[in-house]
Amino acid sequence: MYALIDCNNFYVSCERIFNPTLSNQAVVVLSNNDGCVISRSEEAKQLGIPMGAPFFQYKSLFQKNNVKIFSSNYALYADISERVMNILNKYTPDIEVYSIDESFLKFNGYDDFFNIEKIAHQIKQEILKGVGVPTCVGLAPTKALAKIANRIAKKFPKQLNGIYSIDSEEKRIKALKWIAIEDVWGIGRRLAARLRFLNINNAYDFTQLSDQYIRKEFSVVELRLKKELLGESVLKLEDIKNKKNIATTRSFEHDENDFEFVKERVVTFASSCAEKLRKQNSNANLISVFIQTNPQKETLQYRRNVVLKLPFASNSSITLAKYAIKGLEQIYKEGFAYKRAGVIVSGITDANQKQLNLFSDEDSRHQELMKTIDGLNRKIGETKIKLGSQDLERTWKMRQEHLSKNYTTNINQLIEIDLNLA
DNA sequence: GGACCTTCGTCGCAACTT
DNA sequence: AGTAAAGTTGCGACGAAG
Repeated sequence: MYALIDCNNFYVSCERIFNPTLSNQAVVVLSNNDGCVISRSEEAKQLGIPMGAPFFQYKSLFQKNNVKIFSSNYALYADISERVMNILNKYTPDIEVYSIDESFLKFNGYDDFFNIEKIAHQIKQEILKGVGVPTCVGLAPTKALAKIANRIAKKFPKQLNGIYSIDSEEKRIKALKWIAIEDVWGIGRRLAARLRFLNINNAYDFTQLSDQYIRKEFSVVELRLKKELLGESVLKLEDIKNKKNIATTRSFEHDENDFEFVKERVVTFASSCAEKLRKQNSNANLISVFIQTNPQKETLQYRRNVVLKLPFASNSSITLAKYAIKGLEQIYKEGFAYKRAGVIVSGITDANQKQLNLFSDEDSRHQELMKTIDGLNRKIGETKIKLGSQDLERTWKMRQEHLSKNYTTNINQLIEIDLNLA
């Protein structure tokens, strides 16, 4: 049996931990560059603020309703997430951390929903008391059904106390008929539109389609989904694996038509990818660079990406930066105003089993240098040691007008308690 | 030797997720 | 002035090899 534990509007809940006056208030957290809304408190949802709402379009609504606004503070959220996952780990080793705010747990051997609901309740309590984040739990025989159960738990907090089990045929059918097709895990915008056109409006309708039809008109993914929805578990827990791609991509604060600016960004992105590679002890064999103009604007559009094969597997910031620049030079065109760029590394291999290349290899001093740089940056707590071509003042330039403090990860920003309150 | 078929790896892209 | 970032997977096209 699977449990899906999901933190309620996670980023907002993280902000609320350190600022209790935010409870019962409409709160939103914005994406990088303060671009759009990526987390909303229940009260904010009630105001009709959709997920992904562009900040500038909703600014007046926020003002009118006194919505509390935060720039995203990923260091804080990652730290809180780790604390939540540590608690989950105490309950079972069979756990899949699915995203920053949700995990699948598998309870083997017993299908006693009554007991597992009690455990789920305990987990919820411990996370709420220990970390300060509210969660919801969905219980079901398959992962896809656990997703739906979780959604039901979230939707009816008063009646269900944040826990719902799909533990009988009646409840399974009822749940499938309840959930709209576009809200089913794995059904995105495109598929939903096609299915709606076929008058498939909920998960139950979907399960009435024949296997052959689904396989022919859609794909193996949808066939697997049908089985999951019928209660046959085909999706298993996945282990924590090293990433197969690593990306660092950002929008710029303004449109940019200066090659040197874009180049500096690309070097920084490449160096950040290298850092992530070193963290998981991997090398990359391929590096891809992309640039694009602002697709929201009606100016002349240009977007390109290029993939370069590295002569040897590497995780050196210097090497990756060098090839990133090479790639950028191939695709950069004068006369366009660029809004976004990124570096993605792939073809990832284990750093310990580096293949010797007969013709070219990296300067062996890179390894030591990177180790030193990582060590220093770790000590400082943020990336301060950079390559010569990077902009040292760059951290200033992302728009983050509503940033909260790093309460848990930076010693200088610990929360202060006023002892004179009483 | 050439035509044909199959298999396999790679690449670009689309679609999906949070 | 302004609309996120990061990741996985599947699939079709294509070319090399057998």
